[in-house]
Amino acid sequence: MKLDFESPVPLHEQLKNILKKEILNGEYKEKIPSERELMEWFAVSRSTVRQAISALVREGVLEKKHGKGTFVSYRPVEEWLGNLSTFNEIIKKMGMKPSIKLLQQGKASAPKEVTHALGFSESYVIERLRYADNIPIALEKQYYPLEIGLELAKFNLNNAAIYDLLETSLGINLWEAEQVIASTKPSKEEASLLGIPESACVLLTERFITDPEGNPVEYERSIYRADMYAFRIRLSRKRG
Amino acid sequence: MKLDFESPVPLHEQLKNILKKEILNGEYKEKIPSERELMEWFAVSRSTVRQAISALVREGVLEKKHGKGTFVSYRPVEEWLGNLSTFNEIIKKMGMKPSIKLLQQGKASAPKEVTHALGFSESYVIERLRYADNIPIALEKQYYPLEIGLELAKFNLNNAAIYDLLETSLGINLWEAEQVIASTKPSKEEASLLGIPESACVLLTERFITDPEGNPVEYERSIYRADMYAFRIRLSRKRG
DNA sequence: AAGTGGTCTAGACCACTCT
DNA sequence: GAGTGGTCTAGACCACTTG
Repeated sequence: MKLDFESPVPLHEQLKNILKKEILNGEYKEKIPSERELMEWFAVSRSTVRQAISALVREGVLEKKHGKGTFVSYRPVEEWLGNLSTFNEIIKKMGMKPSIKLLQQGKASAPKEVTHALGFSESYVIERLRYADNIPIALEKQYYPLEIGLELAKFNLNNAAIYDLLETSLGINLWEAEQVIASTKPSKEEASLLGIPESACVLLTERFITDPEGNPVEYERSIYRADMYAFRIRLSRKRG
Repeated sequence: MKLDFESPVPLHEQLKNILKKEILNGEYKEKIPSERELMEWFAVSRSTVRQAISALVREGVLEKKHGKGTFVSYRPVEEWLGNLSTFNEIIKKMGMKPSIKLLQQGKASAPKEVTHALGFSESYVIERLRYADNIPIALEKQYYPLEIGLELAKFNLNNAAIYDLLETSLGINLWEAEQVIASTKPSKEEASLLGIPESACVLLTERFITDPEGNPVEYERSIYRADMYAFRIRLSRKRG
């Protein structure tokens, strides 16, 4: 890839896009070339290189380490989901021990709404129960496009962090998600799995995750015991 | 204010802090001096000025307008609360018309938990009911430190955007918030105000907002009809 | 000591906005 | 045309990490 010095697109932006593509293609596994190397290769000044890299750092694609170099960021998803605390964090904050149990996994047809929104009809389902100190708290049901699901199936999902698997083992980059938090009453099965009466309130979440190209990666629908769980969100005016 | 050229703190960071303080003190109401002016005043290069300004743009304090200048950002809070969509947005997205009614306002003692967490015992309460197409959806109860509340009281709160008032009229900068979303059952009063049975589920949110110095600005506790409302959150790996 | 990113300078030209 | 931010260059020195 080369830069087009005649293009109206700024050089730092062209360079940023080239680097991003190369990174997503896995051309750099850990460390990317130094600023001075990139400077020579692309025949631009160091500021231009630094401007491109800074943008990718802000996007969470790269991380800089002073004196060592610039590295592809494999920050676990938990962190960039960021503002919204994860189940494990919340449970630990309450002073309890989180654990997980696989209920079922396999090919299955997804709910109609999902099929439409995601554009895949055949899907792979993983259903897990999450505990805090051995009390069932949440019922997670995750749908994946079949090809992704079959890859996931090669691993032991009983205790695995699926997002880590997706990113590090399958090379799938999670990028954006839209999550809905609502409240409802559980179905009979859900109530019995969670050990609560059917008349109780539960928190319901739905989430779509897409990769950088906008392809669907996951649809999740989960139920949480409302008497023992709440979502925490950190809102900030700060962006950096 | 001057820069300390001997200090180990980078010049761009010193400059950033000086500008931020001046902005929060209201020394610049709209436009800040141009990059070339700042360059002369502080006797630094333009890149250093630009680095300081860029940081403040990322933090949401400043906005640049090509060919015009750099301006203090008065973006409404709705935008930086950002990932979490606001009531009005969600209602409009559903194709309904949001409205609001003031139920009560005045001095009141805040709940014990609040008193402790915020460190103010006397507080000012504002309670409002939010509608979608004239159907009551949410019950908002907001607590302010007394001095802020008495200032707010000078305005007509029946339809006002309180966060706009705080920022533009009272000069209070909202900075960070921690929000909790849970599910519960409504009290008798809450149920009747929302026109739902006591056995129904409602969404409960609690939120603390602080200013840049960490002082408490607001505590809010709200109830939402679960059958007609859900929270939407946009999660993204992108940071810029 | 060599290599990396972090900071900073001085100066140039471009694109946009306003008058 | 004058002023603004946007882009870009070439070169310098510093601070940190590693052999």
